[in-house]
Amino acid sequence: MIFQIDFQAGKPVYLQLADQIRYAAACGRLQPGEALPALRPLSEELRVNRNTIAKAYAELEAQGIVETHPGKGCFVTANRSPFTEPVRKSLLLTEIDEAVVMAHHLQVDKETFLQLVRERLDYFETKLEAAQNGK
Amino acid sequence: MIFQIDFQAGKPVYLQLADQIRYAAACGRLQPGEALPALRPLSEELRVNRNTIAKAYAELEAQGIVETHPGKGCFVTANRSPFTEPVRKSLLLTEIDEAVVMAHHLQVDKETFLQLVRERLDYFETKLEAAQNGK
Amino acid sequence: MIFQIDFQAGKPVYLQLADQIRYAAACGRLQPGEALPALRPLSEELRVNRNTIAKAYAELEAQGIVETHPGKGCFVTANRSPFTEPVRKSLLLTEIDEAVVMAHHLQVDKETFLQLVRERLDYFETKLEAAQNGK
Amino acid sequence: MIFQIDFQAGKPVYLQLADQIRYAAACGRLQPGEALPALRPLSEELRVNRNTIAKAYAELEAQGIVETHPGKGCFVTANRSPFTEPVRKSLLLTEIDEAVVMAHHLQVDKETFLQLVRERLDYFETKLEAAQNGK
DNA sequence: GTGGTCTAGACCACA
DNA sequence: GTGGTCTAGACCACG
Repeated sequence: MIFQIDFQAGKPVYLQLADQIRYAAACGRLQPGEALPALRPLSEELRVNRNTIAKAYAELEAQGIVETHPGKGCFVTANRSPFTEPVRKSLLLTEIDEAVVMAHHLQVDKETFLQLVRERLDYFETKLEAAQNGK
Repeated sequence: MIFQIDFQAGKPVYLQLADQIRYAAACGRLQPGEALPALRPLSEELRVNRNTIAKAYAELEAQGIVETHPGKGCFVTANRSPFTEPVRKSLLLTEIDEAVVMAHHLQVDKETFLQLVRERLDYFETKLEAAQNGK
Repeated sequence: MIFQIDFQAGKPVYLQLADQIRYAAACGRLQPGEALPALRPLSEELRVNRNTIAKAYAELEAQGIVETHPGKGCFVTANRSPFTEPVRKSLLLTEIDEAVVMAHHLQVDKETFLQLVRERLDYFETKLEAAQNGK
Repeated sequence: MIFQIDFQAGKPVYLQLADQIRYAAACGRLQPGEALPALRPLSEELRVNRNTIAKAYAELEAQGIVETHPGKGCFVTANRSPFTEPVRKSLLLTEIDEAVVMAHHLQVDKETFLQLVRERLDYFETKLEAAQNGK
């Protein structure tokens, strides 16, 4: 899993994290029974207080999306309501549009923008492979 | 102009509003030189404090998207970003990363994602041209 | 009369002006019966809205320090309670101390500071003579 | 530390507080490295909202007089102004002008005024040295 | 009528 | 416990 926290966003960090996990669980990227990252390593990777991670997991547990087994970890429960295809596309389009709008106001042209997008796709791909090899 | 505020979203109201105005300016629905709604009437329409609207406008002014003239109002500027090259790139990367991470969580593959991005770029370009011709 | 408005001070402009006139009247710098500057020229000199000057004069009239005779002007009334010597000194020391404290934090040394003070004293003296010759 | 707020003064509370802290730092009553009172206790003592105290501290931080460390507190810095030469001169001139204008309104002549300024400079210098020796 | 500022209360991240 | 942020209400300057 890759997470991306925006400390300037105004949105509480614990909600940003919970949202990202919820999306991943809703579309099958996180399978039922799969373990979430442990508190300590994740808090170090994201440079966030452990309490904040715990708060995100607690939020998800309250919503029935994960179950915490003290001493073992936090696991995804059976997936009750996966996002439908149109919902997923709409979520993604919202994010893409925000980037495109920002590019317009920053006067970044189409080709430069597409090149930046490719770079970031490659960057996250590399990061993900490294994480999997390190397992 | 009509704006839509979601008070349950967790996202600050002033950012929701700023995003929508940025969006409208990027697709030509708000033309350069055009006046934004005055603080008081808009605050009544959206059932939000006047200062919250003012904060959204201030955010847009800091980004060079609008100019405010005390006693007169707040106007869309001709499009010129006040930021230096590295700052602009960093702002844009933040937006791109959010979209890329969302694609990852929704299990949208690289090529599909790039295709969506191209579609949205074209969509905005078309709307902008149409709005400018309709002037 | 010389007035000095600080637009950054947070203190309302009309109160800054009223205070300065009150101090001048309280210590005899403005004599009973003497006329205050007319609204229009003063508003131009201070780069302030005429309404703001009028509000300062109204404030002083409400306190019985001046009397307004419509069509003629605004005149200092009999001076009921001039500041005593210790009060005047204390008012002045407060202002001096604020300048000295600022000099310390800006790391401006004693001699440079004294030189600046002399320059400003000369500057205002010149300005005052010019105003009197222009009468 | 004890501070004295005048709610009738017209001067914003946060500026009154900032001025008093600046004064205390300039005369050595607050030493570099020393902690300012925490927001909550001070806001209760002064019967003022916590944000008002925070705004005073933010003002002092912008002037390089204190540093705030989230979660820990707000500390007096070693004295080093963050402003460029012209900005510092302009800030200082504003303060000097206020004192000079007050002297004029109170009919204090040039030489008396300069003598008062010298006295206050010496007074602060003495207090500061005494405080540093008492460390 | 316009926008700007000061003060306040509630909630969040963090040591 | 610490400081930071978002939202709100009241008052000010001004076209």
